[in-house]
Amino acid sequence: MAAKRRRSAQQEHAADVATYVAAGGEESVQRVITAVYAVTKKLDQWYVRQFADLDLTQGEWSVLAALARAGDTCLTPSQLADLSNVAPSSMTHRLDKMSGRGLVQRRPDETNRTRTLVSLTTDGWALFSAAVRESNVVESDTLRGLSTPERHELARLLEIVIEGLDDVDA
Amino acid sequence: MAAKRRRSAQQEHAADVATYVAAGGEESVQRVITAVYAVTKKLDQWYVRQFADLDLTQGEWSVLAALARAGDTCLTPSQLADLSNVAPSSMTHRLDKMSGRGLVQRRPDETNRTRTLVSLTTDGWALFSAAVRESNVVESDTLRGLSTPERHELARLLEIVIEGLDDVDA
DNA sequence: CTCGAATATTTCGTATTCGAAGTTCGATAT
DNA sequence: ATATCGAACTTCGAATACGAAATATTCGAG
Repeated sequence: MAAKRRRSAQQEHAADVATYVAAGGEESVQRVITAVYAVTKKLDQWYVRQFADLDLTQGEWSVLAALARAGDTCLTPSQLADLSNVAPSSMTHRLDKMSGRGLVQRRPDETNRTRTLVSLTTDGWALFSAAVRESNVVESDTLRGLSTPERHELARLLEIVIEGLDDVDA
Repeated sequence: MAAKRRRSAQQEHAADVATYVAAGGEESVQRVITAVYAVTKKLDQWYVRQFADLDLTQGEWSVLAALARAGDTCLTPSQLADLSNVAPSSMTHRLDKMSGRGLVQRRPDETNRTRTLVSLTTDGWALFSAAVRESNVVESDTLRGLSTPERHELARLLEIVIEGLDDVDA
């Protein structure tokens, strides 16, 4: 690490891209994908530390965020598993813990009794809100090198990518 | 899911951002960060499926990629743990498996016998190369909505973010 | 109406991960 | 020289995750 500390993050990134290109990747693709992963990797590290203050793991956060984004709509354990990228069986235990802590509540779906509906409690909403405000600090710091127009341009380009995301596996 | 299928990924994304903003996040920040995570989440799903063909987990891939990016330089288990965002103790077992499979090799550092030096074998390099070429397919598909100039612009903006990444925790 | 297939969740055994303690080696101060 | 502190890796027990089988309910075909 100390040896690499002399090189700027830019140079490091450029060298990484070169490695992928040498292995058979396309330059214009690898430049973007490698950069995206460099950002999320750093963000993930910060989230772990930030959320530790709130006694929240990344897995629990993903459940909290999914339910918050769903708004009033309740979600099933299966949907939460999909949204969190984990196996359904893993979600069972995660929800056990979180409901035991009073963050979420489970209730049977009256119209289909094989289903269980999960929703945030008041405490769950409060924790979500606290987590958003905490993480916004590091996220904002992450983007401090970009002007407001640049942020909008970056968001615009990423949103184009998102738009085509669901069509790829088809 | 079926209910949400009518809404475009754009609208879905905009609603998610609105949720974070309502909880106390800044709009220009949340638009970018949420989009970045939407992209990596989808990519992660594809990686799992693609790498299954090569009998490779994401954890093993992160080791392979870290060693490949290091080039000729050997890395220690601690460095690999840092680069892979896992605990050192987890890396021990992971390297056991991978060296048993002939992908990496461990050898003692002559200058400091507390250290172990890890490097890719020929098979490890071959698997890395195969994985890059496989993943380049979906990565390329992911960016197909962007023109070449747009990809460069996206890369440029992300690289500005990367440049400031290491200064944040200070 | 009933049987069989499909869906949703949970249970269970195995594998992976983490954090803490243990072990070995290197560096520094006395 | 040696004693102590720190660094690097591993081992161990607990927690978490996964996949397959088990359970319960719904839906459709005959």
